[in-house]
Amino acid sequence: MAKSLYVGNLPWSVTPEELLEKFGEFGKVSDARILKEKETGRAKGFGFVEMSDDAEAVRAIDAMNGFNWGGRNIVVNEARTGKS
DNA sequence: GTTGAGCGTT
Repeated sequence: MAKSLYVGNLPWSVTPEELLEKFGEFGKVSDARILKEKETGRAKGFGFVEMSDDAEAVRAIDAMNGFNWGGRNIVVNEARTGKS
């Protein structure tokens, strides 16, 4: 099954492709996106990663939550949209 | 040339 991951406290310079690549090391990533300001186009500093496998998703969360990325301690969690 | 808690767009 797939699970949505919330990723926050990201540096401004991080890109969706970096998220995909980073989480891709821990499992299969179906999609990765960074939320950005619609008005300015700047990164909001947080995003979402959709992983094809729940176990790998949890594995990535455990591995990446609190991980120091670009000098910032990022936050990784299961997204709220995952509520049944 | 900036900012910093949070849960999204097709």
